[in-house]
Amino acid sequence: MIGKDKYSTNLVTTNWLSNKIMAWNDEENTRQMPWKGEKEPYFIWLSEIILQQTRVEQGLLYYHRFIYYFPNVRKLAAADEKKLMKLWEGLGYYSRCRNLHKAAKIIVADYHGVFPKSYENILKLPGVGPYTAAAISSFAYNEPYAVVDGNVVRVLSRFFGSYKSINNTDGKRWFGEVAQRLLPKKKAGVYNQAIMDLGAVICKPRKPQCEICPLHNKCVAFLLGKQQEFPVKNKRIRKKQRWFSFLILIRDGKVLIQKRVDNDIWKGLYQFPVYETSSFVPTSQLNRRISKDGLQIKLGKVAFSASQELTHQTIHGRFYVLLVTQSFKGIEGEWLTPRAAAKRAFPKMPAIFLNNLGCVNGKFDGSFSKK
DNA sequence: AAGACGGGGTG
DNA sequence: CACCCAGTCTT
Repeated sequence: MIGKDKYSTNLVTTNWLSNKIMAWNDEENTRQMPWKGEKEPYFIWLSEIILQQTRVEQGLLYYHRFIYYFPNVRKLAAADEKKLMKLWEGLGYYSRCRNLHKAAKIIVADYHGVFPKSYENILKLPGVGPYTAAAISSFAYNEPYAVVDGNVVRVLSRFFGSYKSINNTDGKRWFGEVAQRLLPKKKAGVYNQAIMDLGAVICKPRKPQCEICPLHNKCVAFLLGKQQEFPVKNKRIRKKQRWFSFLILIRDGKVLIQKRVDNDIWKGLYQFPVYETSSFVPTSQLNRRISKDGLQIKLGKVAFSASQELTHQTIHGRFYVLLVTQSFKGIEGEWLTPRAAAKRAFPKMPAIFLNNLGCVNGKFDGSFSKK
């Protein structure tokens, strides 16, 4: 069976697998989450967006925060974008937050504030892809759409011993079709939840608990002892290295910040004016570039260095602090007091710097000391 | 079809 | 350090 393109996910196997999963769910699945059994599509939607590529434990606090501040879609649509971003700060993948806001406005404008009912319309919302649309449709309305997330492809790839890659078009189509065929149509919501729970609790990426897995009698990977070979994912890309030199400009106790607007990392968040270079260059070289930009400032010592590991890149950061005079101008941005700056959302590294930037009587004084 | 997009946890 | 996480969007 292994290595071939065609698998007999015949009806017998289909019923066997879903029956086993449903029985396990009824008798042994103790996994609890606040949104489990939730029928209100708005809450389901929030939880699903927050949980995209995010561990349940990490998203939990944010979920509670969002339902507290935005108990319904109209509140969310009416939210101030800066406040929204601040609430999302630290969670990553910030396009999720921007799209959440966009979608909320669409629901208010096009659907009178009532969450759309059909899979097709749900799928049209920005930030909602096949997984999220299936999750909302099945959880809220018990519509027969199979969810295919990281848990599901792990369970299925191991069970069928499928070497189909989970990150190319062919593999995605294969897992999608198999998942859909396995779905008990009349119990879509409960089953979808259950197979994901199984993947999260039993069929884990490392150290799967095969001994207590309800599927082990027919699981190809388990029977062959090859659990670690699944799922197959092809070529991960090399990590990019980037070097950012941040300029912390203090004028009359206020710091200059800018919004990141390009289609790049941290879009929508705030930062300090930054020079990106292909490696860390001597301060003198940076000063020449600054001078070429027509700015009347000269950098001194680096106040703070840090790096941050992201999934696809490593950011090396340096922070320079400069006290400038009242007349300083030449860089676009907003001058903010410590209090105002704290209300904006920053990426992790600049946020750490900002949180340790000294201030006296509600004004930045240009000092820095890492607490 | 292939990259880009965050941050945290795990082995 | 590499991989993974209730994926989606852009190029």
